[in-house]
Formats: sequence, C-alpha cells, structure tokens
Amino acid sequence: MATMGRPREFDTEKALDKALDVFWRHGYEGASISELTQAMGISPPSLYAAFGNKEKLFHSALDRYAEVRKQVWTELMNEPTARKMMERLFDRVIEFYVDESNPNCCMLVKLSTAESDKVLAEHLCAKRAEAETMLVERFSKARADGELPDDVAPVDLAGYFMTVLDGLSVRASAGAKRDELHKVATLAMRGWPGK
Amino acid sequence: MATMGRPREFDTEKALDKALDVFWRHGYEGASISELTQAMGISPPSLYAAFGNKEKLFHSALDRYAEVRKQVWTELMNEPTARKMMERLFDRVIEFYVDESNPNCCMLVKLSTAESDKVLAEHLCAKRAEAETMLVERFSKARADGELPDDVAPVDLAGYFMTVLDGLSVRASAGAKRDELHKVATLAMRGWPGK
DNA sequence: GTACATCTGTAGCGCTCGTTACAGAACCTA
DNA sequence: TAGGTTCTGTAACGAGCGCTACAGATGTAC
Repeated sequence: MATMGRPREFDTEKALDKALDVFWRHGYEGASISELTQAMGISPPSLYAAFGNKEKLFHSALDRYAEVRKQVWTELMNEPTARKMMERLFDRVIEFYVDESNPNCCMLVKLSTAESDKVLAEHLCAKRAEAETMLVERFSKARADGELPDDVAPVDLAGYFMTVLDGLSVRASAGAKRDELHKVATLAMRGWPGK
Repeated sequence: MATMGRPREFDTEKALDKALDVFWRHGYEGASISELTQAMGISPPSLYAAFGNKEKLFHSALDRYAEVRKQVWTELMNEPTARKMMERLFDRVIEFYVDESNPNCCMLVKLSTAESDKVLAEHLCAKRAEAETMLVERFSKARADGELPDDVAPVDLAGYFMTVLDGLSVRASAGAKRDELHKVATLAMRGWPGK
C-alpha cells in the first residue's frame, strides 16, 4: 500500500536546510523552536512529527552539514600532491568563510566551543575528527610517495593545519576579510616540511 | 562620612571572579542568574545592587579577564627577541589552555564565536584586538631592530600567530593534550621569517 | 534612642522556553 | 460513502528565565 493518511505539505530536506542555517547562526541552545519553525515554514507539531524533537533535529542538521563538507573535501584529496591539496583547501575554506550567504565560520568550530551539553559536544567532536582523519590519510600517502620527509609525522602536520583552519574560522567570524585570511594561509604554508 | 547603611557582606572582587568563571564556561546566555548567584554565594538582589544587571556583570567580568591577560602578555613582550617572546608566549598560552582549574580555552575565542548579541560581540572583539596590537607593536620593534626582514609585514605576522593561538584554543577545548598543542606550536614557528 | 541609608533573603512578577493535547483537514482503503 | 490514518494549526501546559517589590536586618548620624 502507498503512504496512508494526509500527506506532508513541506519538503523535509529543505526544512532541514533551513534548520541547519538557524543552528549555525545561533547554536543549539540559542536556537528557539519558534525561530526554527518560522524559518522552516512549519508549525511545532509538524516539526516534532518529522524530526522527533529539537535535539534530534540538531543531530540531523549536523549530519547534513558534515556530509556536504565531506563531499567537498573528498574531491580536494585527489589533487596530485598533498601540498597542492592543502593550498586549494585553504582557498576553498576561506571562500566558504567569507561567503555572505552563510554564517562566516565553520559550524563545527563555532558550536564545539559553545555548546556544553556532553552528547552534542561528542557529536561535534566526532565530525571534526572526520576531517582531520582525511588530512592524516592524505599526508600518509604523501609520505609514502616521497613527497613528505619521514621526520614529520602526518598526524602532527594534520593537527597543525587543522589548528590553522580552526583559527581562520574564529577570525572570519570576527569579521576578517578575504585578504587577511589569505595572508595567514600563505604564512601557514611556510610550515610545510621542506629540505 | 563613612559608608552609611548596612555594609556589604561579600567581597565584590571575589564574587566577580566567580561570575567570570561561570561566564567563561557557559557563555553569556548560557549562564543563568541562579547559577551565577549560587557560584558567587549571594542572592539576586545583592547581585543587582552590586553589579547593575546581568549584562553589566558580564562586561565587568570580561574586563577583568582581559586585564589579567594583558599583565601576562606585557611581561612577555620584554623578551630580548621577538622570536623568543613568541616561543614563550606559546608555552604560556598552552599551559593556560591545559590548566584544569579553568575552562580549557580562551574566553574571548569561545565567546566571540558563540554570542550573537552585537554589543557583547564588539566588546569581545575589542579585547581580542588589544592582544593582537601588542604582537604587532612587538614585531614592528623587531623589524626596526633588524631581527625581522622588511618583506614581512608585522601586521601579517601578528595575524598569523593570533590565528594559530585561536586555533589552539579551539583544539584545547575539544580535549587536545599538552603534547599535541606543543607540536602545533613547533610547526607554527616554522613560519617564522628566516633567511 | 530615633531616623535614615543600605544590604539581606523570600517570594513572585511577566515572559519565553520546549513540548504536546486537541480538533479539524486531507489523504488512503473498501 | 464510511472508517481509518496522518498531517495541519491553535492554544496551552509546566518549567525556567531575568529581574524586582517587599519586609526585615544592620550599619551610621545625630
């Protein structure tokens, strides 16, 4: 049999995107149900029927954010050299941070420092670790290829660049312009292992 | 005449320190009056009589935080070379971030990304800028002394190291250990202008 | 002692929060 | 058409929020 009962009148994916935007800007506790429902264009009972409750909606939005980011990063990992990958990653991330159509920061960075709830913090931390793992693996490959020397651990290098990317998010949310962020990235690349 | 009326039964400075700790951990909106009064050991009317309201209390706590930090930084600026200063600054900041007696982050970094209120954000941004200005001035002096080459702008170098320090705060609040943070600092110093 | 000033805790204000009970509307099956 | 199922908006629940009116306690000034 097909779906019974009155059909849903809104697109759950589009509604989730709207919810993601609200959480991104105001955090979990800072986002109220009334603001969420208004942005999503639905009423509270529709939200609860479709997404469970506020916390489950947040987890769904967080998964969506991480999924989109992973797609972008995965494509960048295919650059021929790790160095070229890192340069392009900086460019992409900076453009993302200064894009006026979304909050000028990484959602994971912003919320991982802001939210005190343990379950939420662990979910945020896990998604952040995913990105770092991608860097570690790419740097490991670069070392195997002979692009990186043996005296620099891939995990340390990934930790360093993730730290700079996190810092860029902080500065972008404080209003830093594209040029400033690019100058930081240029100086950060001087830490690249050389001869 | 001396102070008239019933004397205050608590130490305003100690109470402010307790309030600072609560704001530091939970942010402005996340800190409730009930939690603040409990930590400060006073009742709501005492808080309002002594500090005005929640927002004014926050500004006072923020000023206190920035004042303490400025003292530490000022002493470090007297290192003979800018490079030595930066190395010691990294050490001090990392020890500060991993200190278990306070939240594992920079309050200004944590709250500048979290709070959406405009007045609060501007106050936080101003205090963050103070620290960066100290670095700019120290690097300018280093350039005049011949320690730094002319092809690297002090403002860019300061922006880079502030970005790393901000990133270290993000990682420390995510649970990074002392060793990880030190490795990041070591790699970050490779961006130091050299021959 | 009396009057005044200031601090103290209790108890409550109006408001918003996350969540849900309820009734009506819109679809399916038969 | 009749009955069952699920979505819809309205309206309200208890709880916690920032804040304060109030009365009592405790100091100084005269």
